[in-house]
Amino acid sequence: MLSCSLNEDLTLVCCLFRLKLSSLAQFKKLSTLRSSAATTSLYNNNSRVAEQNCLALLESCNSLAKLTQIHAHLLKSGLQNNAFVLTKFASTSSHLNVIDYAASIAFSHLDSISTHHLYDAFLFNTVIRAYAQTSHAKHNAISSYSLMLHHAIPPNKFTFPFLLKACAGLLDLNLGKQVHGSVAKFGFDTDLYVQNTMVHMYACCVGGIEFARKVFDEMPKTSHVSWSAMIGGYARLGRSNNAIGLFRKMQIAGVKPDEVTMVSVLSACVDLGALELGKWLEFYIEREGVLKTVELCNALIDMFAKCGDVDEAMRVFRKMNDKTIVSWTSVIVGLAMHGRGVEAVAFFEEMKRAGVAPDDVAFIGLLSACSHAGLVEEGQRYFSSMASEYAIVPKIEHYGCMVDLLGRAGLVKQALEFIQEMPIAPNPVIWRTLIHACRVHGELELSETISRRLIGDEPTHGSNYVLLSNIYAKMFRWENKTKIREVMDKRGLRKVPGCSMIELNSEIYEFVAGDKTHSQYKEIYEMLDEMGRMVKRAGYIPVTSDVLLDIDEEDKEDALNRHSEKLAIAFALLNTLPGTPIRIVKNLRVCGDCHSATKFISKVYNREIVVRDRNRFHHFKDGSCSCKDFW
DNA sequence: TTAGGGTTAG
Repeated sequence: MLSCSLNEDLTLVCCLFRLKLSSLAQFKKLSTLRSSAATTSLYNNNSRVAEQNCLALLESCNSLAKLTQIHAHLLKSGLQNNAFVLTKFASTSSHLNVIDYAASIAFSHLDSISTHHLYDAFLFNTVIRAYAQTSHAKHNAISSYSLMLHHAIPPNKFTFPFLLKACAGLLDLNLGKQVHGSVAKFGFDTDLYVQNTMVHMYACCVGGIEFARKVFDEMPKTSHVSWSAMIGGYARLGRSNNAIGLFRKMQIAGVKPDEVTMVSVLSACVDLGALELGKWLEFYIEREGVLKTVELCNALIDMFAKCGDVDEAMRVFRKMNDKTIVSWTSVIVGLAMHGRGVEAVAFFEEMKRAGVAPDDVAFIGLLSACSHAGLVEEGQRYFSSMASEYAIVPKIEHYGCMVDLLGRAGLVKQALEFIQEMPIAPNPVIWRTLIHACRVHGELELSETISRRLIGDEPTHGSNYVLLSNIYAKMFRWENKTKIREVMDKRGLRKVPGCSMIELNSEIYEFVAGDKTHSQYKEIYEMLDEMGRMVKRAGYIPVTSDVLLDIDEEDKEDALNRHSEKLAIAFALLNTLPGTPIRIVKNLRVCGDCHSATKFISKVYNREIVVRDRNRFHHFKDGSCSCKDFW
């Protein structure tokens, strides 16, 4: 009954809470007293009430103007040195100017008194916490800590979790080590909360993961939070096998994960594209009764969509009671990745009908859906609706989607004009998007020009050289291609090796091109030969222009035949029952030849083959692909 | 007053 939708003065609402008044009539009677005059008189007559009121007012403070007003009340009622009020003052808002103002007021009393108050550490903790939670002023948390030490105020065990959180956000390993030293100096390095935050801090800092692991391994006692922090650290770094491995160890150690742990584990699972593991994780969540928060359900949606089963993602979504924009967006992005653009658009419309306003991320999903499905006009209409209907200023990512949308549809010139007219400077991603469109649609001259410029802009970016080298291969300009290779060697740049992963009986197998490390490699290569014969008989012609090396046609075919994706398929055909779908996860984009060969394999061997490449999914079935050869 | 987590173009 005290919901703020009544639009009453929050001071009174807080008073009501304190007086435990429950009748609406009484509330209404009290609310008539609402006026600044009444509040002021309260301050003047009773300092205790004034303190309570001040605290209540601060509770709802969200602007500098309001804070200044409260400050006036504070001075009027002689509360400028009240520790409770000052502390509250310092933690009123997430707005930086308010925190700065509050901190300056809070700290100003330190100079005016000779002895420290019991709550001074409390006060600093609050300021440190407020800064640690900001997005751009985390370093102020560190300065406040220095100030604290400068005033000879000893930190307490609550100080460090806040401080370490700020370090985690600053990603600075050296700073983290310094704070670690300080933690030890004050003897709080044995506190579980502090240790957990320490693990998190190191795991967030650049190059700090091994330090995190050291702290974690040396902890005499851990909680599920310690494990979560460590697993989350691995997951964020893409060290997914470490994350999953540690999760298994956690179970062996008998520590029960909670919903936060499971979100990190699911994100590692997404990275591996391990659908079977993901399904088991959902089963585990149900079996162990892990609280299915909105965040956890969102992670499940994301997992199913990115591990290749967007229908399962939809099932999780439909069962959710409370959905957020993230839930909707995860489904939209998922549908887009699977080339189900029309459904993604319909889903976006359903979201709007449900009264959920799209945000910038939802638009990225929607526009990429339009792009992957070739819905040019719809995409253009939605793009202009961003500003006109939703007052969302398009970001570089949205422009990127539009370049892709036009480029994929073959409107390369329009895409170029679009880039030239963009109100923000194009980034290398935009140019690479255009180059890809040029390659697909045979605009080789243009792609060469842009590609050369890109190398000038980003000389240390290996993929730019590979791009140009591929363009020269398509143009049959072998000399230029060789030169590019030489430049790469000279500059010590390397092509990222293609890698394909496949999950089989709870194991994940990785293949790189020409891989002979697998124990079954002889059978795999025999299978490859057989596959080659079968698909050729069905009409497959190798796409040798995708081969980077300047070698004769027969060798080129051989090189193509050893691509990681084909090795993984051969391995799957050998080790799974006929008719079982094959799921492969690649680190790069599918090459033209593998794409063509996989279509034939799906038909010849009567297998559904689902390939997740760097950007999207390809569902191969009966000799065709869900991307309609448009990727 | 203290710790760990979710959607983002190519």
